[in-house]
Amino acid sequence: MSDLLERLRDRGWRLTAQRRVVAEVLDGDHVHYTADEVHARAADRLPEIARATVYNTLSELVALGEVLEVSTDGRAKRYDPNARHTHQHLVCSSCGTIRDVHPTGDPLAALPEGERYGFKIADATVTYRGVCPNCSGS
Amino acid sequence: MSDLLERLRDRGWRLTAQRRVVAEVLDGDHVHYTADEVHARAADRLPEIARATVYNTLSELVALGEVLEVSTDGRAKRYDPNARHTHQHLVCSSCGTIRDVHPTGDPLAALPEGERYGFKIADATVTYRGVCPNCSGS
DNA sequence: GTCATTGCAAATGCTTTGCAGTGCC
DNA sequence: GGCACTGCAAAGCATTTGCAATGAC
Repeated sequence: MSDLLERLRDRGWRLTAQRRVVAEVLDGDHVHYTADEVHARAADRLPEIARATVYNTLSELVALGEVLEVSTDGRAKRYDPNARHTHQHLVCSSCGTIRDVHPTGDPLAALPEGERYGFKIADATVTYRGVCPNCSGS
Repeated sequence: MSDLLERLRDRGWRLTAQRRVVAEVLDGDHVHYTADEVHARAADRLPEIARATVYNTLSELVALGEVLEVSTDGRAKRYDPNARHTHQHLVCSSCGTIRDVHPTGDPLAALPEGERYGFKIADATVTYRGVCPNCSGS
């Protein structure tokens, strides 16, 4: 069993077929699928899985901190299985694909004290936007 | 007439009452409203304005580069009237409010060549997330 | 007068919810 | 066997679109 499923079971999850499949889809590739893509891939292995179940499961994974929710445009959110290592995102403005990247330095350090307005700042995310080789080639 | 309206007229815009009102709402405060909030504030001055017109006008302003579209969560996009000066955002994870901030340094410089994967990178945005004084106080 | 722009309402895309039934622990 | 979890379908937001009427130029 994968580390992910093991951690989930340790937290008292009922290990149903649909949750296993959703976790496997995310755990497999290190890609950033939309909820719909996760559902499609899950349905390959478990045809009767409901879209709502995928949404529920994804939200739970996010709440547990196992998966990150990424919303780059105003369209569908994408889910990032790589929540355990901090990283940033490079997104294609044409097709929406997301790659993980690792910039140097800590973005939090770049925000002066005088610009924090009393916020309790928890984290900083950096999004690089550009056109991927696939889209710029055509 | 505001600078914004002037620029728009220079670009061949038909200056209708509804466009004027939308531009004024954005130009007035330096807040980041959702489309719906813009509509509500526009309707105060021009009750018959349609939601669709607000959406259309906002999209045009974005296309012209006069206004920035900001999508921090998966919910409604917010519109940033301060497109003319580069800045980053500090968002409250509780209420969604956005403040403009100005970190030091250029985030683009922090991304090593080896991590660009052939993308033609256009820009980088930094989002700081935390809890605002208003929300943490209660 | 022309044609861009508006208003309305219906359609769309993504996500959430209510509820009866199922099956994990 | 209890109750968390699922499936289905319907509801809910945010946004877009089609089309006839309007009004800025």
